[in-house]
Amino acid sequence: MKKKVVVGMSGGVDSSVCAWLLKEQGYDVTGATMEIWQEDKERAEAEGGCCGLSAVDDARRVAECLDIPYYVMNFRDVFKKQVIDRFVSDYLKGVTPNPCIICNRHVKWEAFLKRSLEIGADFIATGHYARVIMLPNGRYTIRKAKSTTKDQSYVLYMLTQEQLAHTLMPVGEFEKPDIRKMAEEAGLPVAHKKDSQDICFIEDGDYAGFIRNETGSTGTAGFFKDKSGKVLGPHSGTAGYTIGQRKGLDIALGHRAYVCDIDVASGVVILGSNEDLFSTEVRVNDLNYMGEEHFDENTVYTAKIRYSQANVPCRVKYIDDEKISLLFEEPVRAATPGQSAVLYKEDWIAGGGIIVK
RNA sequence: UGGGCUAUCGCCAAGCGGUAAGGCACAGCACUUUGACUGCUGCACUCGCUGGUUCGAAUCCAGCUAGCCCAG
Repeated sequence: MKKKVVVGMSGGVDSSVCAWLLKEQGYDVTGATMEIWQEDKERAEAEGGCCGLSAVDDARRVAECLDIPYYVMNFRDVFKKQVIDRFVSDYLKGVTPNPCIICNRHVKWEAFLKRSLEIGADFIATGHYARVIMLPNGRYTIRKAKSTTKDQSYVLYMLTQEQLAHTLMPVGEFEKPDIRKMAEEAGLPVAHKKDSQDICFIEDGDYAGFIRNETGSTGTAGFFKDKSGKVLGPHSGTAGYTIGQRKGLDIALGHRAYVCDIDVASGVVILGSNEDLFSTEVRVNDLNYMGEEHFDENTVYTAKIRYSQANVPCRVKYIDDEKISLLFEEPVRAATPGQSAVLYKEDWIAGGGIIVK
């Protein structure tokens, strides 16, 4: 009896090839597209986002091409509640969320996995550049993709053992060019589709505008100040900023200025130099253990503090059972509350959590 | 109202008679399944206004206007 897998198809190249690969490997493949944010009426142009507008049309064409069953699953409610609402409220609280991580956890690996299991699937699969493996200790974990430049393991660190037991990610074994080549050879209609990027539900990239539309606010209005407390000028609301940010401050100080701190209560945004952003200790909570059941304080891990940042060596120090402190040998730049810190051992994820300070 | 100083891109700021540096900001692109960072490109046919001197002025002269400082 073939194992049944439901592939989350975004309409992009990666998830399309994912479905093709699994079919080649002998699985009973079903395709499904998660509708999460777009309005039914909108649908035409636009491409941005992993789950954009043309998603359903393209995914359906690929499914037909592969001759597999195809469904559209509606997860708008859960997406709105878990991802968008939290995204907005986090920004208003002065922290910088990573919605992709939240979406993976609550939408793709809870709602989508649950529904897939309900229709008889053994696994779900996605086109992520990462690999699911089982370690000698019997635990599942995510291993970095073969392609170091496309690796997406970072956004998957919070998956549970149970979820990983039902997950396949065949794309992680290949380089991007290989994926495109396979798409071409398989005759998939999306072989040359542009890669998706940026937050899918904010098409124009105007975060502040999106938050204002959702809540009528862009955070506390107030002033930019330097470390000594000197007022540098007014800003448009604390929700418009993240630690380490330089672009968009719209204030000319004669030298490059970066956001060093955000105080929602007072509306003060502290600006400083790039050097002011480095620290050697980062507090992390909301822990999720993946390859290990518990971190070892005597082991040197490598941590990734922000997407698209290099891994840096560090040690773990427990503050209590639910909070840890990462101690870096070399200072790391712009540790930002709300972002995730992911700990790796070799090339697999030991665990991770949310940065609080 | 007398005396002095200053007026150059959104901000700061070079220039001192030879045909407008630079920094910041901003925009676009690249990179990127988070607005981080970073890189590349662009950004005053014009120098408060009006005249004058000169082959030629943002640079010299005069007047005007505005702002600042000192005196009242």
